Amino acid sequence: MPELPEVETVKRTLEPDLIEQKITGVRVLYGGIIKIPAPEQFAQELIGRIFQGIRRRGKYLVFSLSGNLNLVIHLRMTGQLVVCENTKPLDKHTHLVFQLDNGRELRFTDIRKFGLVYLVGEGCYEDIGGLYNLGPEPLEEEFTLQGLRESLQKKGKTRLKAFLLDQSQVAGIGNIYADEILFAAGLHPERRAGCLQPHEEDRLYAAIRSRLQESVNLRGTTIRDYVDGRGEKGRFQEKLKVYGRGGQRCHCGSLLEKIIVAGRTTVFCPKCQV
DNA sequence: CCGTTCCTGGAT
DNA sequence: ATCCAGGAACGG
Repeated sequence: MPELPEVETVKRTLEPDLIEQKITGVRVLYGGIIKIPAPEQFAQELIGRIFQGIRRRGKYLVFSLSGNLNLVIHLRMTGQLVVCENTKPLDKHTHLVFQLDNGRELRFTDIRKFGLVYLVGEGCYEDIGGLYNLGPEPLEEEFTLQGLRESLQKKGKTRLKAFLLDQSQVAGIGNIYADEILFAAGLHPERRAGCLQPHEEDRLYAAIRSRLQESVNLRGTTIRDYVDGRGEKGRFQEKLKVYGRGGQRCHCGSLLEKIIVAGRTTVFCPKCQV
């Protein structure tokens, strides 16, 4: 599931292959993922535009195109964005193809068709609620310990797991990193956000930054579908301590427990996380 | 605020 | 044959 480290890796791997490239054609094989504008309008708006830059905000990728247009893509669970030669056979679940003038293509592939694609004016994100209401970037300076403390207080009785998954509080954390962060911080996923001791808030802040940064360094986590912009898998899955390990032993010897919190599968160590 | 919905393939 | 995974949008 592409979360911040995976989307960041996709961004970095797409950049050298896309910047300065012109879009010569667009094929819409499944328009259901295009939210803005109407799918028929989508291709026409893009023809002739040049990729000028790629930014990541939370789990969103924002492609700057010539003429003050932004292509915004969210990969959700199984989305992939890969640049390849236009001679390569299409995958069964490829929904969008952006043809480039160098004989290559940017392809959007998504088994579950949950991905979200938008085309909006530069900086005009009001119509993309999830992007417009994003919290601070946890690996940037704007994410401060003081800011996290205030967010935790504001959310009061929300459970820590739900807090970390709330994109309007901290951007980019999904189910994998929420569990790994809480384990690294030694905090039980059902604790209430507003009830942490100051030293526990410190640990949560440090764990958010370190877990996400280490995964970025290892190019993300590949559980099943995730690959970067060149089709390569990540390596952070080898570092997972709790996600997907329910019933197995923690390094402390206790059995990792699997429960549902905020409607999501959650794995934690009852001894290490209190 | 919380539950449901979208969708497919892999696991059971 | 049935169940489950899960981010964000949407409905209640």
